[in-house]
Order: sequence, then C-alpha cells, then structure tokens
Amino acid sequence: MYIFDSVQKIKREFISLKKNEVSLYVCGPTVYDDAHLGHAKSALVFDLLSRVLRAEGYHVKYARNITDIDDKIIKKASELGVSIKEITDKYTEAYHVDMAHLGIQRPDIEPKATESLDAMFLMIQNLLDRGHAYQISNGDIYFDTVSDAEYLSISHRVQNEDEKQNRVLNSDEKKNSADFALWKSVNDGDISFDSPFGKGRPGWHLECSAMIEKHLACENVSKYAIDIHGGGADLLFPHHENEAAQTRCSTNHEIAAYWMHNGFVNIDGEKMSKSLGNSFFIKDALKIYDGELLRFYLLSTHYRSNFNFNDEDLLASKKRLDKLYRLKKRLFGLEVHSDMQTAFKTKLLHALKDDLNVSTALSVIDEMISSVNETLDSAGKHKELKREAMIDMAYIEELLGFGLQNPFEYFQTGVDKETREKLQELIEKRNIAKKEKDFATSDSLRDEILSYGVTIMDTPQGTFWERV
RNA sequence: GGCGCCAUCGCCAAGUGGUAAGGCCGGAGCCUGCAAAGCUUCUAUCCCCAGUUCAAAUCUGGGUGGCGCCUCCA
Repeated sequence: MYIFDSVQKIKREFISLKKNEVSLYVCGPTVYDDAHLGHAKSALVFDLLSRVLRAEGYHVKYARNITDIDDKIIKKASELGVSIKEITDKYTEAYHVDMAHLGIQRPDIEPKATESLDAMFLMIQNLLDRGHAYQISNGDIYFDTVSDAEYLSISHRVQNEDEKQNRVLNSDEKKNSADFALWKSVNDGDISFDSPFGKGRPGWHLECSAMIEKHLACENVSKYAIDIHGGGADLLFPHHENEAAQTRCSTNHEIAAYWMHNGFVNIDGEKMSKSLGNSFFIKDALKIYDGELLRFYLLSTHYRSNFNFNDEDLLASKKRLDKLYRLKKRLFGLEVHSDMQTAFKTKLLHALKDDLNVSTALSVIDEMISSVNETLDSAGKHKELKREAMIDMAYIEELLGFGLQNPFEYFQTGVDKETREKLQELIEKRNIAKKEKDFATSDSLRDEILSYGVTIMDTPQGTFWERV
C-alpha cells in the first residue's frame, strides 16, 4: 500500500504501527446542518480507504467523529429556541441516512465531543502542567504556540511579520496572536459544560486530539498515536496543525504517522458556499440522482484532486456505471460464492493500493467488462468465464461499493407498477407482431413504448426495457 | 502580501525519466427486419520558452493561465 502523505508531500509505502492493524481517524461533520457533497466526498474517500486496507488484510479501526459541541450549533439552537441536543440528534441522524444512501459503511467508532469531555480535560490539564497552555483572567485557556518548537511543521507555514506585530498590538492577554483556545469560559448563561477550569466549552481543535487519545491511540508502541489521520484539504491549517501541537505537547507521541487530505468539491466550477447560494446538500442530490451513481461519480476522480460537480460529467459516469450493470444483466441468474483469486482481482487491488488510484481501477474494470462481453459475444455459453466474471463483480462490490443492485431494477428505478405492467403488455404485443413479421405494427408499438420514457432491447434472453 | 497546488484528445481523467491507460461524445463497420445493447476500428506528443539527459508529458529554470489555504468549513 502506498499513501501520499500530505505533510511530507510524498508518496510513501504504508507501514502500520502495529502488525496487521491500522488506526484511522477522519474528521467528521459538525452537526448543525445537512451534509453537502463535500462531506460526501470526504466520507467516500475514507470509506474506500478502509475497504482497501481491509482487502489488504489489515484489521482496521476506523473512527470518524461527530462534532456536537460547537458555536454554530449553539447559535442555531438558541435561534430556534431548542436544546443543542435536539439540533445535533437531528443532523447526526440525517448524516447517517445520507451516508447510507451513498453506500458508505459506518466507521467502527463514532465518537462524540459531548462524550469525550473527560479526555479533553485531561489534555488541557496536561498542557497546563507542562507549560504549553495558560489561562487568562476571564478563564479562557490558550495553547502557547511559541512553547512548541515544532509548531507549523504540519502545514509548513511561516510566521509572517504581521503576526509578530499583532502580538504587540493585541489588546487581549494572548501571548501570541497564533495562540488558539483550548477552553472558552462562558459566564453569560450560554450553553456550557462544567469542567475543572470552570464553566465553558472546549476549543474545536481540542476535540479531535482528545478523541484520538481516548479512542484510538496506542500507547508505548511508537512515536505516533495513530497510523492515518484524514480530512478535507482545508483542515490542514489551522485545524490539523493545532491538533498535532496539542497531542505532541500533552503526550509523548506525534498524532499520526500518515496524513491524508481530500480535495474539494466545486459546483459547476464554483466553490460551494452558503453566501453563493450553491451549497449542494446530499439529500437534495438524492432527489435527482441515485445514491449509487453519486458514489460512483464522486469517487471517479482521484481523491486529492478538486472535483467539479456538473451534470455533463455525471451523465458520463452514469453511462460508465450502466456498462457494469449491463454485464451483470448478462450474467444474471448465476449464483457464485467463491474466494477464488483472479487476475482481475489482483489488478484491481493493485491499482487501489497505489494511493487509491481509482482512475486506473476503473479502467481495469472497463477492460474486464469489454473482455467478458467480447468472449460472450463470440461464443455464447462460457460457463467458467461467467463464473469468474461473477466473482470479479462481487469483488468490485466489496472493494468499491458499487454494482450491488439487481441489474434489472437498476435500469428501471422510478417507474411505477402500473407503467411496468403496461410496458410488459406492449412488449408482448410487439413480440407477437415481430413473430408474424408485421414490422409496421411492431415499430408503432415500439414508438408507443418509447413514449413512456424507456428504451427497449431485444436479446437472446428476451426483450427488456430500460428507463432512459 | 505569505505558503502551496495544478495545466495531458471536444469533455472527464490516469500516467511523474524510456517513448501517451480508461470513460463520455463523434466517425466507420459487424450484429439486428429496423433499432437498442454488445463487439471491432479510427481520433492527442502532453500550456509556452530555455536547459539537463542516449532518452522528458514526466527533472531544472523562466513565463502564461487556473485554483486552494492564510477567518468557520469536508
């Protein structure tokens, strides 16, 4: 397995801290609103990663957090006059529903900030004890960035002159403008939590560091807490930089051995943002597109590239996914359960092992589809070939998470029962006309069938219709 | 302004030193009563300039053009 480490900025061979085990932590959503396509992309990428690692034989411990303490949640709750739990429960559930539609497996652990406060207190106390944090007069606790010689080693940023000047100009008690809050004290009756440091709420960077320590970190094994830490590219700074600093200074290890950051999703060439009014929520996309198609499309480009979501490309993806299902149609009826290794399986995994090279993986799939179709065309009954193709298809389902539907239903989704029956009736009539070589009638029947927004195809197995 | 990423066929997109994968669209053909589906086949020298090398899309330098982060963000 090779992984592009976005901190070292090179592709590195992946060597796990513990033999055959991988700990993976991905920054999950802040649950104050519906998830958009960007959340989908990130969840999809790391879903794929965990599948590939498992296929490689690793026992994967995958954690993706739910940030359920956050100023935006509190703001929304107070605006609506409800508890933050009402907000977070609602959007956590919505997140799970969206992810399920995209075929994303649930992570092994889904830690919540509200359930990890003990770990945060411990970390803050450690940082205070070790002289990496300080409390100011209003009760806020800050991380002292100057006390960490390695600060900025994750993002490779350099402190500029402005920031140094800010330090002097700053009227508050922060020692350095780059210092960030570990604990915000709250005295104004806002929603807050009790802590050894007084009432308040944790800084958002702290949540992830603490949850990693609590749920994933392996002690005394190496100089790293976990194997892989992932998230969106925008999290590299300041979020991950600060996470790394907190962990480094409060424990005896660095936070992660490998860092992975996925690229952004843009809509028709524009950045998704609320101010532009083009946030594309998953639940809205699902009203138009099949979840599996969205999975296929969002996964079709390398995870590190930025992704430009648009209808034209999505249609091309649909046609590509259709090919897979057409082959599945041809193989329909065959039941195969086998762990048999095939050349295809080896090639597919090999592609994905290379930093999740999905493009190559898809080309391997396309070539398999073409090759099987070709053989099937040239010499009808190839039982062994069909069996092997079925095994290969099952592997695609397992590794990439698409191709799971019944192939006939896949092409017919969204057509009601009444129409189905009508179509079946028309097809039978047409087949009779065809048999009698009454092509004028059969063609007019076909026109009628087409008017239902479907297309038909005559095959050796009979006549089938598909939604256009 | 600081740090960084990217530029490959009409479109999407791999390849990162050894002579350009794959998909969509399009052309031609096979199959088909005609279609559809499937199959066969055709279509790029890699933004520009200079350099390194036996050899560069791949490395170096300089342009040009996109984009990201630096504030909450997947």
